[in-house]
Amino acid sequence: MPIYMDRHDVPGATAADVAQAHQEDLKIQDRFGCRALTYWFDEMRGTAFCLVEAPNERAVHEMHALAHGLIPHQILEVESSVVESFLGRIEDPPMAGAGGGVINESGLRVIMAVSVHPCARSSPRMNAGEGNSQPRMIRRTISDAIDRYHGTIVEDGGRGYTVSFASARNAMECAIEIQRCIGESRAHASMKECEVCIGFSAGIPVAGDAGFFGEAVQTAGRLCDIALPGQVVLSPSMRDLFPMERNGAIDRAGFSVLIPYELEFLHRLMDIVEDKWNDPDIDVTKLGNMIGTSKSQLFRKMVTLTGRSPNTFIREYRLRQAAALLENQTGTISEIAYECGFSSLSYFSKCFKKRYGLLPSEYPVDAD
Amino acid sequence: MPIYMDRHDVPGATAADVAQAHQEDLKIQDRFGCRALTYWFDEMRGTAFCLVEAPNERAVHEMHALAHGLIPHQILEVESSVVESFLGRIEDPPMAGAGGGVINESGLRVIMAVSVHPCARSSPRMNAGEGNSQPRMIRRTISDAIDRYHGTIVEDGGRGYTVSFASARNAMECAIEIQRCIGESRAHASMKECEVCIGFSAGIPVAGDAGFFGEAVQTAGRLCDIALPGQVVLSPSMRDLFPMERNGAIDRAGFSVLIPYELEFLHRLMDIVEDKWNDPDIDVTKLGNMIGTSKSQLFRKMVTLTGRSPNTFIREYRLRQAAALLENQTGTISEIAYECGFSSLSYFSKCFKKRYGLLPSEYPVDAD
DNA sequence: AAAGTCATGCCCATATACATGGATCGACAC
DNA sequence: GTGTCGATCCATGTATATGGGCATGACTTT
Repeated sequence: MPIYMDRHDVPGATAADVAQAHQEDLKIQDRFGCRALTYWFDEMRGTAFCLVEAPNERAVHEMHALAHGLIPHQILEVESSVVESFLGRIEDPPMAGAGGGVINESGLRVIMAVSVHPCARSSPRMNAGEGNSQPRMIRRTISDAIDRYHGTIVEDGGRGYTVSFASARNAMECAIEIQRCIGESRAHASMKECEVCIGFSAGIPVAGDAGFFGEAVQTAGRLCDIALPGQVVLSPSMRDLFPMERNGAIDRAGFSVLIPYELEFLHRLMDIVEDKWNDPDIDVTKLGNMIGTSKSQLFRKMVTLTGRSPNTFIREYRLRQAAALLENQTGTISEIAYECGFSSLSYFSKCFKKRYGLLPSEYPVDAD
Repeated sequence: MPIYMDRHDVPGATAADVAQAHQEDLKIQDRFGCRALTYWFDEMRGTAFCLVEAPNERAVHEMHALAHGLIPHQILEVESSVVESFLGRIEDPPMAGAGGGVINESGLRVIMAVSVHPCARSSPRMNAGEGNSQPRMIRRTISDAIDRYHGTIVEDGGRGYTVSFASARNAMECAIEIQRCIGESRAHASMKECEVCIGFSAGIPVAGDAGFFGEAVQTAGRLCDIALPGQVVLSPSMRDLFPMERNGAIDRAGFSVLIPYELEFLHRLMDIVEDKWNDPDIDVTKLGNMIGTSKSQLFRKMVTLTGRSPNTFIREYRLRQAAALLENQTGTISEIAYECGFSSLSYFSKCFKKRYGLLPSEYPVDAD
C-alpha cells in the first residue's frame, strides 16, 4: 500500500490540538483502509505534515475530513525510506506517541548539497598514479563530518552528497568543518586534486510541485553548482533561520548568502542551462535573449552571482558532465564530447586537459 | 531564592544531547544549592534556555560547567510569574519530563503590542454620556480574541496589552480578528470612539541587555506607537517566521512589514523621542541634527515610516501621554499640559479637543 | 477667539548611484 | 592562422537620495 504525506496549514491550532486531531484520525482510520503513521508539527508557523499509509490520495483526504474537518492543502505520495532519511523517523518518536503525548517536531529541514570535483594538479611532477584514491578519501572525510554533525545523507550521487539536517547550526558547523579539512589537505602537497563546493537551502517536505523536499533539494543543488571551489553558498531562507544573531554563524569568510532576487535569477538561468547545456549552437547572445537581458547584462549578473563569465560557466558545466560520463564509461570519448555540446574533439581534449590535468583518455584514474 | 534563566548557544547538539545535559545538571544541582527547573531548546537554531533556581548567578555558571561543560553565554535573573506568562510553563511539560523525555520546545515567542486610543466622535450629537464604557468593551473584545488564539497577556498597561504567542500564525490571525471586530464596531454609529494600533516582533527570552524578552517587547511597543489606526506593523523578524509561503499571512491589507534599515532608524528615532518628547524647545531641525539628517530627510523618512510628519507625530505622542495622565488624575490640567511639552494651556486644550473631541476638563469619560 | 510670526511641510533642483545596451578590442574556437 | 565570439569599457538612461527655499498652517500672544 502506498504512503502519503500531506500538509495542513492550521491557523489557530496548538500542539495539543494537533495531537488530539491525530487521535481522531487513529480512531476512524480503519473505515478508510488507512494507517496514520505519525506527523510533524510546527506550532510557530502553524503547519502540520501527516504520514499516512492509504490505498489512495482520496482516502487520506476523506479520513481527515471526517475525523476533524481539517482537510489537507496538499498530498504527496512518498517512499518510507526517503521520508526516514530526510526527517529521521516514520513513526511516532519513542517518548511521545505511546501516552497520547504531544509531538512538537517541525518538518523544516536544512538541505546541504556538497559536490567534489577533481582539478588540475598544481605540481606537474605528480603525473604518476601515486595517490589515485584521493576522491574516495575526500568523500570519506565528508561523510565523517556529516555523521559528526548529525546530518543524514539523502542521496549519494557520483559527484557528491545531498544531506538533510534538523539543525541549521549543525549544518553550518558541518560545512565549516568540511571546508577546513579540505583546506588542510590541500596544504599537504599530496592532496591538490580535489575541490569541494557546498550549497544550502531550507524547506518543508510538502510544498510546491517539485516533490518531497523538492524545492529545497533543487535550490541547494543549484547553489552548489554556482559555488566556487571552497565556497559555501546559502539561499535567502537560510538567513531567516538565524534572525537573532547579528552575523555570527552566517556572515563569515567563504560563506555567501543570496538575496531573493539573485535566487530567482539563478533559477531562471539554470532552467535554461540544464535544458540547453549540450546544444553546441548556444551562445551568449541567445542565452541572454532567453533570459530576457542583453549579453552585457548577462555577463555582469553571472560574474556577480557565480564568479564565472557565461562562457566559462557553461564550459565548466559541460566538462563536469563529461567527466561524469567518462567515469561511468558511457560511450567513446568522441561520443561523449559531442553529447556534451563540444563541436570538435580536439577542442574538447584541450579544455579537458587544462581543467583536470589529464587527457580524457587518461581520465578515470581510480581503478575499480 | 532567586530564579535565573540562561542562554546556551550549543552548536552540534541534538534535542537528546540537551536532555542528557539537563539530567547531568539534576544530578549535581544540590552541590551548588541549585534547582534546575526546566529548559527550552530550539534544535534548528541550536539555542537552549535553562530555568534554574539558585542562590546567585555564579552558582548557575558553576553547576553547568561541572555537569557538562556547556557554560551559559548569558544569565538573567527572572520572575517565575513573568516566565510563565511569556513561555507558558516554569517546569517540565507533563509528558516529557518524568520519563527523562526530550523537550523540543523553542523559547522563541511572538510579541504583540496592542494599544487602544480614544478618538474624536464623528457624529457631533453624541456628546451625552450614553456609551461611556466603550473603551472597556473594546478591551474586552481584544482580550477575548487573545484567549481564542492562545495568546497570553504579559502586561496590561492602561493603554493596551502586551501579549505573548507561541504561534506566529495564531498571532497574525488574532490581529486580523481584532481589527475586523473594531472595524465592524465602527460601522455601527454607536462605536466610533476608539482606534486600535498593533505592533509585532519576535524574540528569544535571553538576548541583549534589555531584560527578559526585552528587545522584542520594546520593538513591538514601538511598532505599535507608529502604527496608524487600524494598522498592524511587523518587525523584520516576523517575516523570517514565514519563509515558505510566498505572501499569505503577512502581506495583506492593513499589514506592513518593516525592513531592517527602517527598524534601526525607528529605534534611533524613538530613543530620542522618548527622551525629549516633553521638552517644549525641541523642533524639527534639532531633532534632525540629533538623528544626523536634514529636516527634509527626517520629514520624508518619518512620513514613510509612521505615516505622520515629525510635528504631527510628536504632538500625537504628547497628547497620548497627556490623556494617560488625565486618566490617572495626576495633577491639574495645566500641570499636565506643561509636563507634556505644551508651552501654552490654551493651545493644549485646542489640540486635545481636536484630537479626542472633548476638552481636557471633560476628558476621563468613564466614571470609576 | 483672533491675529501675528515663524517653524513646518512640501516641492523642486541637484547629485549620486545604479542599471542598461552598444561599441571596441583581444582571445580563442576550429 | 583567421574569423568569430566573448570580455570589457563607456556613454546613456533611470531611479533614488539629498538639501535648500517658499507658501501654508502650526503655535503663541493679546
